[in-house]
Amino acid sequence: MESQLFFDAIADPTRRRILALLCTQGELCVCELTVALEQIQPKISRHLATLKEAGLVIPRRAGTWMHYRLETDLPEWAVIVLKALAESAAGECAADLDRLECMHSRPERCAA
Amino acid sequence: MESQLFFDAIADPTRRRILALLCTQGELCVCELTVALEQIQPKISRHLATLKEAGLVIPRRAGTWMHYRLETDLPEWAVIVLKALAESAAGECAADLDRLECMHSRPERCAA
DNA sequence: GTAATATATCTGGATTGACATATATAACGT
DNA sequence: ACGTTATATATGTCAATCCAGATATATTAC
Repeated sequence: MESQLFFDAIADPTRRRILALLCTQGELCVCELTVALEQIQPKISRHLATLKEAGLVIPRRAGTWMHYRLETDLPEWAVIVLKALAESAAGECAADLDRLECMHSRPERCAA
Repeated sequence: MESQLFFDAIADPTRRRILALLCTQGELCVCELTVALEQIQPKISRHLATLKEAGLVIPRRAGTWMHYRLETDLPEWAVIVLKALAESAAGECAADLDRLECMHSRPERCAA
């Protein structure tokens, strides 16, 4: 866990919104995140790649869909920061959560 | 407290080293930080200005010297992140602390 | 072939570091 | 008191670099 990669990763607001959603929702696919954040798919995808390289999210392929969830094997300080981050973003991300929950035809989330 | 300013501020490694030192040392002047981090004075001064604009440090003039200390009136999540940050940087900042403690003719730290 | 996702490339803006310079305070001599 | 000098700090500028966003294109699975 390179702490520089970690802090670079959380410096971007889009990535913080993604992390905050993953903190509460457990696992989400790219198309869900594009709806929740109202951002175009390549943008979401590239930020997810950044988060993956930083070791903050784990991808899981399920057919056509790529699901991402938080990495759980993190240093304690990183877990603390992620929790605090999600808390700090709670207000701003309420709308993201709304859009996610209103989304139609969300992919099945069959556990791996 | 703009959370974006906060996360931008802690994205830079030099600023994290400054914050980590301030967390444990309480209050330091610019010249002490230049010795501890082995960085030229304008660089330190600029990063301190960034931290001040982000609301993370408080300046105090004492004669010729400018002392900086952590802002204490911060949202709870920010305090948590700063503590975790200092912990994550403890290893990398050990040398900084050594240089600080070996520094000769450090300015008096008479409380305001 | 089609849908979902990833990546490549380009561009503009922001950030950094280095250097030079400006400002503020203190100490000293006259 | 005034000017000079030294020390500490701040800031302006410039070049180089990095990063985000957008569009287009490639890959993967069905």
